[in-house]
Amino acid sequence: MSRLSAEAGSAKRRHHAALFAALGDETRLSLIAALAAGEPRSIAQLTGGSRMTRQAITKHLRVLEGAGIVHRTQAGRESRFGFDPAPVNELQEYLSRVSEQWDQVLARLKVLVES
Amino acid sequence: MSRLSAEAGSAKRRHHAALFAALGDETRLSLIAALAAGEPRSIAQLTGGSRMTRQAITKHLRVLEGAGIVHRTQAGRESRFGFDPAPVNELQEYLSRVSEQWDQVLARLKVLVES
DNA sequence: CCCATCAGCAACCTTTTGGTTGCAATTAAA
DNA sequence: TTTAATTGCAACCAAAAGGTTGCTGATGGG
Repeated sequence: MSRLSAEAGSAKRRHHAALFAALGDETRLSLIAALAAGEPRSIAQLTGGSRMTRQAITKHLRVLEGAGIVHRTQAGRESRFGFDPAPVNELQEYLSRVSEQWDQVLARLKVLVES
Repeated sequence: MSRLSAEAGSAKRRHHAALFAALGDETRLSLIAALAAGEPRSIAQLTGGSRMTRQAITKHLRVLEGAGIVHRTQAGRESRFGFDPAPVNELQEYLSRVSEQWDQVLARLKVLVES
């Protein structure tokens, strides 16, 4: 592999790691669940029903926004957050590639054992 | 939803968050890539080719082991780590459920617009 | 037996993360 | 025009994460 494509691979891995990290928090997963289940919601709405502060929720939303999992739209005095499925699909494909890679390893192993 | 199943849902979400967090590191993703591509490897082998210390790699491997993504087997003086696909598949299913949920939202939205 | 290799443990350090409180600004509503 | 609601920003804090160094203990090969 050339140096350039190695670096590209590294950048992609860094990107995926960042996306996974964004999903690596219980509160953020619940926010995603709330937003993926319907229309955009304001920060106040998303804070309701949580024991956490509005600012804590805001920070989590910013993390999700930074990962591209969520986008904000200003509506008057409130900012509404909506779900964005692209990164989730990307990670899903990534995980399925890892699984496939592993399946191939098992298949090769099986051939070796049978021969 | 009953209190019990709500707690079960929360426990599941905590579990998924922990799994995602385990994947939320570039070094660990590269370790996974290495282990999912072949047979179990020792810590020394996995450290080779990295700029990091053996102990750093060891810590990462422990995190992956704690998440069940990797298992260790002692072989003489060296401990070998092997890939375990179950958690990866679990996360893949989780992400696909989120996607499906979103698709249904879009479908409902489409019906509303067309009517 | 002696030595090199592989690894575990503990202490320590720095940066990041998750969360809070307090205050100011803007917008909507009465 | 007051007043209440929604948010942003900054400072601050404790805990966790990522990494290093130093030392010790096994284990395998010559």
